[in-house]
Amino acid sequence: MGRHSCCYKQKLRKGLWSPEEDEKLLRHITKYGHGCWSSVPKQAGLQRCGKSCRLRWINYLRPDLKRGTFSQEEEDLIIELHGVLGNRWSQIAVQLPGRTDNEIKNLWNSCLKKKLRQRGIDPVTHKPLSEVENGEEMDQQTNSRNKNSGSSSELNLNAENPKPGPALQQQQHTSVSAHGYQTGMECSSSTKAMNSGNNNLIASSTANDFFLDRFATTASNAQQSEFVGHLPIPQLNYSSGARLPTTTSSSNLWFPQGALAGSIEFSSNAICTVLPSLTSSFTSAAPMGFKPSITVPSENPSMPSFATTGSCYWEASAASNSSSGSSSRELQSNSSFFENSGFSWGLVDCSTSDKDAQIHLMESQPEEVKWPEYLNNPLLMAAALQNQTPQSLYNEIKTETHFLPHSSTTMWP
DNA sequence: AAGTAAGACAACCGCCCCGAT
DNA sequence: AATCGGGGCGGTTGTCTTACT
Repeated sequence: MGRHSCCYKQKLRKGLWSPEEDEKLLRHITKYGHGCWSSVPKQAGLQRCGKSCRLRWINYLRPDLKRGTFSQEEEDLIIELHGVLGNRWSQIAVQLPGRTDNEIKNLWNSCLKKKLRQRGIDPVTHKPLSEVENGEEMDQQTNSRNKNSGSSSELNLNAENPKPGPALQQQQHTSVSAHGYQTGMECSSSTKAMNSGNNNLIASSTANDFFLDRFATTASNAQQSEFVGHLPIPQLNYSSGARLPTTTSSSNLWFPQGALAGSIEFSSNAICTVLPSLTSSFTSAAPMGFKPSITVPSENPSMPSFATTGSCYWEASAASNSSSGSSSRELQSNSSFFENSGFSWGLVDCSTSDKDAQIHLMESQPEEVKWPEYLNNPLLMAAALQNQTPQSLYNEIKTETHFLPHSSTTMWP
């Protein structure tokens, strides 16, 4: 319990990461995967604890991260998800491809809470502030009465950290089926991420089910193709200037028929957000489950060039032997992940010796481009990883833009 | 221009869960 | 069954930037 064992080791760096450290970590994981995180810093030549490396990777270095400000749709989605899931940031992040739980959490704490309050909505309960204040007064009166009667030990579900979310609390008392959100794609193969620490969600009619059911229902109302290309979300009364009705009973959430008016367009990886169990495990629990496919077969040249799909593992091609050199190393999308013997993200043998670790250390490169520019520019990043110039990489992408049609069918039944 | 407050973002800490032994 | 280590999560703190006085 408590502090992670690796953190006891002395002389471990703390605080902000330097560009050099970022580069070391990025290069190491790109090339060898992370394996067990505790061994990463040693192998990568970093004076950090494994947890710190993991955090840095997940929150900052992962190639599938979406950078930049949150869109209005994303904010609305976060607000609604928070209403359902409470402070389960990791689960909220699953629904927002490219966003990290930390990012969402920060946004919530620094921005969205305030916005909701300005709109007269209590960010904790998602109820109108007036109602909450009245409720608090009632609670105080009740508590004082309970104190007097000596029965004040009840669990207060409206406490600062609502678990589960208010909507779920509501659900526990009202019939969800009244809204037609019957299950259809519940967490039958629930991921660890879904299950971990959230047994209350899995039991019976879960919050995930509740939320996902809504998506499933709206999706079933829509064309299947529409479902894949768009994530139908209910329109929310959280929109700017809007106020919630006087009660947050779920019947007051406004879902237009078909619920497609507020759909968010996602790129290919949005599928991960729609197919809950299997794919979400790739997006959240296994950050290595993403891979921008740079070089892919030519069956379908019309598909996006930098597709990140939940079904694809990154794999530095086993063919990237010394003869081809690092500059020609291809990053391939390969669905037959376990069948190949080459490097695989996340599956590095923890027993890798220190000698190997020495070998793993990458020779430094002259930095012609500032490191943050790499991080914010996929082309620069990919070029750095391939030891190519951004322009040459861009040309490669342009000319070799393809998509793996079988990858999706392999992983998504 | 300097100081300060607020906001945004990054990272750490402590705890929990789970699988291996 | 008990213990241990690794991974993950949520809360909190620290740091940097920006806006304001």
